[in-house]
Amino acid sequence: MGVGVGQILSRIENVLPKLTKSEQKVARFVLEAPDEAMFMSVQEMASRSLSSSASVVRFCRSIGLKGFPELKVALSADLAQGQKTGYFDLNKNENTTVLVDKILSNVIQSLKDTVGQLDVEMIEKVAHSLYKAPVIFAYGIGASALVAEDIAQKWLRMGKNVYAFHDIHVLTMSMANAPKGSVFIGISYSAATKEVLQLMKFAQKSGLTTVSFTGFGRSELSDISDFNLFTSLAPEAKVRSAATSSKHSQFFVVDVLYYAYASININDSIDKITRTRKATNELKNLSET
Amino acid sequence: MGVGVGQILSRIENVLPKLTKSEQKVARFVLEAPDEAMFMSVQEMASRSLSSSASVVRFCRSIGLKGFPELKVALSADLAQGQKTGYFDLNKNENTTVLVDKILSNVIQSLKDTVGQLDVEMIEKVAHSLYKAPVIFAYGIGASALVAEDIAQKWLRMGKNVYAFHDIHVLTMSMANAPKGSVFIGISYSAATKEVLQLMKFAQKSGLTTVSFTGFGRSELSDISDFNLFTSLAPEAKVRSAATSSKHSQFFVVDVLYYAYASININDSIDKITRTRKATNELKNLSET
DNA sequence: TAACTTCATGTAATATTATTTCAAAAAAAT
DNA sequence: ATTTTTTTGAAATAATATTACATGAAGTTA
Repeated sequence: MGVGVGQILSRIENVLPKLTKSEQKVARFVLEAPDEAMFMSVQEMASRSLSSSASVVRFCRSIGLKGFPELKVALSADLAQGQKTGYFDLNKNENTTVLVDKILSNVIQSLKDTVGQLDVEMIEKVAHSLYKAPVIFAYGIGASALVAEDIAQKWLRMGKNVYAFHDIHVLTMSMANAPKGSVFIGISYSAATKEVLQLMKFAQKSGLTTVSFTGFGRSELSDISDFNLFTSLAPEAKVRSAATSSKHSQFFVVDVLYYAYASININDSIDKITRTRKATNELKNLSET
Repeated sequence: MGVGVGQILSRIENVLPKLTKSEQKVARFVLEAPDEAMFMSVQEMASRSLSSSASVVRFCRSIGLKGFPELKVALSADLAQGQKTGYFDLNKNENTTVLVDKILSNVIQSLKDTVGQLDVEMIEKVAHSLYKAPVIFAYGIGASALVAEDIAQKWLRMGKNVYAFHDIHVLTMSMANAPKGSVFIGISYSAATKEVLQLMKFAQKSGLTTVSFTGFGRSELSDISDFNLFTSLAPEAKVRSAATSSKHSQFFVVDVLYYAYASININDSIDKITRTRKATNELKNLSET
């Protein structure tokens, strides 16, 4: 399907600083005249953007597409779609139907924003770290504890050793003895949770690979961790439902990470998941007899 | 607007009877799988539609396009404009960027479907039951346990007595002595989890108000409960990411329920949430000194 | 039904377009 | 200042789209 849900333009904007000089030329041209770009050939775009056809193709790869033709398709979808969702405030005495629409809109916008600035390479790197890790630890407090739990459930299903302890002391003890290559994932939407920061430092000291999972933007937590996963930052001041949308975004990133992980060795993954399912059914049958 | 940004699919339908036999083959193929067609080469489409590459090109001309590449662009625009999202299968060796878009699309579609068949009155009824309940119990297994936890966290924040025990025996004991008007929420996306059904029956027997929270469709669980909350049923067979999308839908319904609940007595709710926040901050400060 | 005409069709040749390779240039690192 | 790495575009190659054309089917006329 390509970039079906649009957002190619915002993705280009996001990766722009990471591109090479001549790729940036192409990027700027596309951002300026996507409607023209849509119908151009590689060579045409190369000359219009004062670069080369090779750079145009490289640009397409850099923004995560398979090739040039996909760029046209993606642009077309993006332009046709326009922007429809946005953040809405929830008012007093709201009609429930309106409420539902607003919450939906907020969640979708938050997800789209998260996708817009998702660092695909980072996802892949983290997925590989997890793949090699003998043990995985995930920790978060409050709503982030649910995310940690979700991580645990998902990777257990894949046959991994994952722990989402709530008890800091138990977690500390486990990490102190974790084998090399083990990973600690510290989850805090605000990036300001003291406990998570403490544990992150401890994990680092103990030689674990560390992953921070926070709302967008630099923070001490993201600075000191080896890898960073970000979710979009809802305009908190405006929307009281921030906690709600942010949770969806966090779960979404976990979903993505999970599938990225699974596709490292897809057949093995499918095997393991199938075995897990069978086990669940078996348990059911055993209790019935 | 330029070429192709119209309703290319309906144009194809319109001219279909006027096309030659082999052009019709192409047309039917495109109508059936526009999302696939979007990324094909001429030769691929020729073989898939059991025609020839020449016929494919002739077809493009016949529907008023300049050539084959324009068909892709037009289809992309059409699909993006129309049903923006849909359910997509995740394939092996998927490019991560494409993966992200597919997951996003699946989640959004699942949310939209859930909203589509959400019974607003039912939400309000359940919200009122919760409002009057002296104690609330939520129970689910696996991914549904996360939902139960989420419910607990949300209503604790509103000053309610909520329990999301994992231990069936503890839960049973608590419910046996629960005051009148207490509510039990049984969560099972499949509606087939034995434990949830058992507890639902027990809750009923103990005189609690019961709420089932399942995937759409009748089930024993939903039949015996006083109120039913449904989430959309993803086409499981097609999408391996079902568990993923369904979780989002479930959390979404909880969000809606939460805001519906809060708006029953909005000022009181805001007070309580504010107090909860202050408490969290205070704890932080206390540990810093 | 045979002979002719028209139109539809797929194959193969050709033209166009996308992609890769590679050597040179530029930028970083040492 | 020298080496290494990265970036770059020209040119070669691969892939893809388009066209030309021969063949055969369907229709028409005698």
